[in-house]
Amino acid sequence: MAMVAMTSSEEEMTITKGPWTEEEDSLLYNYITLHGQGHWNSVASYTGLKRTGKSCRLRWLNYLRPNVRRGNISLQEQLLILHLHSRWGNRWSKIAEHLPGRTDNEIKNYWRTRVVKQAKQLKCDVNSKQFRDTLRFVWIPRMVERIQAQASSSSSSSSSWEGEPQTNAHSCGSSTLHVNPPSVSDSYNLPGAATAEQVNNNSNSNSNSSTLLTETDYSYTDIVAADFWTHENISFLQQQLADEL
DNA sequence: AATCCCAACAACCGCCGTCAC
DNA sequence: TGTGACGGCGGTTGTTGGGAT
Repeated sequence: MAMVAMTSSEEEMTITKGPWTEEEDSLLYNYITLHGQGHWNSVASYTGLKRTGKSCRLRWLNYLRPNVRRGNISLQEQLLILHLHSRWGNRWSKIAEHLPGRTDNEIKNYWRTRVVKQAKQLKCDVNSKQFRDTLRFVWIPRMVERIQAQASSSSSSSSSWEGEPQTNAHSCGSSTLHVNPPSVSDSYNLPGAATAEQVNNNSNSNSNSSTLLTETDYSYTDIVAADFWTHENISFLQQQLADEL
């Protein structure tokens, strides 16, 4: 924790930076419990906290607020993040609205540490068509499969991923493969989360953006022809999906 | 055991929109 | 209408813990 002296001539108050202590958390929590959210700049003067209003707000929203979910992001949540990001881009707060208990900060961190990392390892830009296609045609269908497998039965652990033809460079290159990814609403049932239909209704401002999960028939022909689909990249994706997703 | 590296997460910073005056 | 305060958002950076060497 660092103390930063303000240059204000009126008050020689110092601003605390860095990680919050339990005592600070307690002060903030008790204040908001009594007075409610808002008026963040007055929190410091009421509580004696040497934090900025912004810092108090962030601490409350990302940590102290009730019902904040912490821990691993489930497959369903990952799928929803991928889907919503395809619609809205880096509008983390909007995406977070559809993941109850998750904060925009957490979703943003997830995207940067997982998804952007994958893009870097594949040596392509996270916003490139190639990478979007990767998400669209490989990651999401695979995640849907796994979610369905989880939901249907724990005993039926048959995964069609291993040796699946569409991820094999040799078979991909010579034939057209079609997959029919289920809709979002078919593939998961996240309590409190928006269905695909709700998402569509809420995203009328982005009607021309890509709609990952509403297409009914995907062809791999064009994709496998792209230079991006090197044997190394396909193998890498295969491994990543098998190991992590 | 020491150190290095990296992933994950927490927190800060700067910009922008809104609203009251 | 201009302006300043405030809150929200997204980008970025700092910290930390765990695994690898």
